[in-house]
Amino acid sequence: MENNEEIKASNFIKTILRKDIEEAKNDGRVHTRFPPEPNGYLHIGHAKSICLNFGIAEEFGGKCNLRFDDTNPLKEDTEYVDSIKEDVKWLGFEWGETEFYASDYFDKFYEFAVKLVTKGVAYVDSLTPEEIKEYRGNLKEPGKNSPYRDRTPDENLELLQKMKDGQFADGECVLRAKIDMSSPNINMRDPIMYRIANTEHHRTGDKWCIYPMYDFAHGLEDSIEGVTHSICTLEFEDHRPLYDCFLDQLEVFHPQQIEFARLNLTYTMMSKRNLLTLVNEGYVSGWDDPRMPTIAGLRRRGYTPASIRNFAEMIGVSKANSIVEYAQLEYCLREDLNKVAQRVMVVTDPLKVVITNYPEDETEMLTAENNPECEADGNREIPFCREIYIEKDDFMEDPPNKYFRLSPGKEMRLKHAYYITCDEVIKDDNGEVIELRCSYDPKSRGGWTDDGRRVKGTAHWVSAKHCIDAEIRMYDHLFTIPNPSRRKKGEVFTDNINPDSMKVVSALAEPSLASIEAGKHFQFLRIGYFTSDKDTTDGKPVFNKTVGLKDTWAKMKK
RNA sequence: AGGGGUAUAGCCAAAUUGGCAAGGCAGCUGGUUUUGGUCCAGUGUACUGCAGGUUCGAGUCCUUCUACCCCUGCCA
Repeated sequence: MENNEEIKASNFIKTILRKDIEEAKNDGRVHTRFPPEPNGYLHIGHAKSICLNFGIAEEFGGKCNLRFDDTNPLKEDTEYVDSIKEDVKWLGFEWGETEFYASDYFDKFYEFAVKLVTKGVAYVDSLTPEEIKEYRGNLKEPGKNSPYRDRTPDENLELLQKMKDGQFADGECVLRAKIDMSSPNINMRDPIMYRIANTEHHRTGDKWCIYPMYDFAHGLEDSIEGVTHSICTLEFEDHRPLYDCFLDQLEVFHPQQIEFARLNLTYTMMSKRNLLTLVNEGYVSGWDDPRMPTIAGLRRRGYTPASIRNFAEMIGVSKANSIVEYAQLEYCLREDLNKVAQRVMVVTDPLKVVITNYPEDETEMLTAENNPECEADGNREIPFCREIYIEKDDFMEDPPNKYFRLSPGKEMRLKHAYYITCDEVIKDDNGEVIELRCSYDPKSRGGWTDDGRRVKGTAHWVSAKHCIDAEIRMYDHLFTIPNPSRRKKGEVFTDNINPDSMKVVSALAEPSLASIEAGKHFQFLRIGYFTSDKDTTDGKPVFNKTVGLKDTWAKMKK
């Protein structure tokens, strides 16, 4: 609901924005962009950036461009641009009719490069990659000038043309900005603007064999699009002088780069490289494995766009490195799912209960509300009969204090059905409880009596005669330690992978779940939120455990 | 003396020009409840990284120090 004004948290970026608007900088325009490189799948960290950039545009009446920063054909692919578009759309953001591509500006970039060469502030360097590295110096020592640094503009122009024309092999030469080889900021030591890559680009084909580097291209992309505030992550702080430098020298519209801290989450890993390893080495089933922090993974797991957007709003934006507790994400998820998920009954670890005083062949239909949080969702009918299953956990032969489920001689409510009392416990040869004999109170139909009886415990159940099989995939964190990127010496990140991050359980579900489509959210009463997986077939639903319900009883037991 | 950043409760994070240190998550207590869910109410000694200084008054200004993060791709 957009009409009840949400109170949005303040952050340092909005403070800058408000000031800029007040001072009528850029005529008071606010224009941001989300600039993913199409070389991998988006994850929740990107979601933070998406929400930030699109959110700002929305809040300040501006625009946000979706721009693919596709300047490196070696790593990029259309597969990724498709998935990125899908994910942004799914999160609920719209970028208008135009999607932007850095590759659309390749001609302009080249013109700008020619201009800088003509000005004498860029040159073609013929050092080998190894030599360039050597000449760059290091953190302690300044670099030294390339012997090719003083080539004349005419000479450079000619060489640049040849680079463009494909007269050089990969790595034979590069175009560099002539800045300062002794700068304490290594990015300023004559950064490379263009490199040669005789590779097809997924959008420009074989038109180009030279491709611009991030530092040269990015500010220009922003400038060309009229972006006012170019929001990126902290590691680009050192690049800002360069960002400014190119724009100043070219005398073009000058957006402002602002850096914020990327998102880290406990028990997860965010680096694209490591995520790729998880996929390639089979630790997970793919980019959309429900345990992955990718948008695709979260979606399949059952996360909702609203939950992720709300999370992004809730955690705020700052420049301090931080690790957000996973519980905060889960809170947002439960908050949303509680409002929308239909309640159903599913037994994951069945214990048979025979209701001895219930007629042998009778089946009756009982009314169950679909969602107590939303009356409009209505009711459904569920079958009840003499034999049912309840959760093993809901019975204890020798219960501790404050256990108010079923135990010998005690009464418990079956949700939406009847009160039952446990009369007899049947065990197998190993002494394990395999069946309960109970009696029900016909007066308690619907799960209530008006005689003032206090029946505290309520359990979910399914009818033995009518229930269906369901596969449930129970998930846990992918890593066993809160900060898997900060591990002990000598360990690789895969050493901390949780071997029990997925357990497949076959469960018994109420018959209404017999034919459902994928991607539906449910609350399995008293267990948690579950979402039907794409592996679901007619008659055999497959569910992903999205997140458990808060369980204060489990906490008490500890 | 490389450079660039950041330090506010277990976690995240606000704080107009210096003016009693928000809020959320987690935790804990109660209440409501046909989900031990939801909901409601309550709940914190934060020496604002340390040490000094300026000031009637400092998280905000000044100085010293410490810890952590980022930078030596023809990646972004």
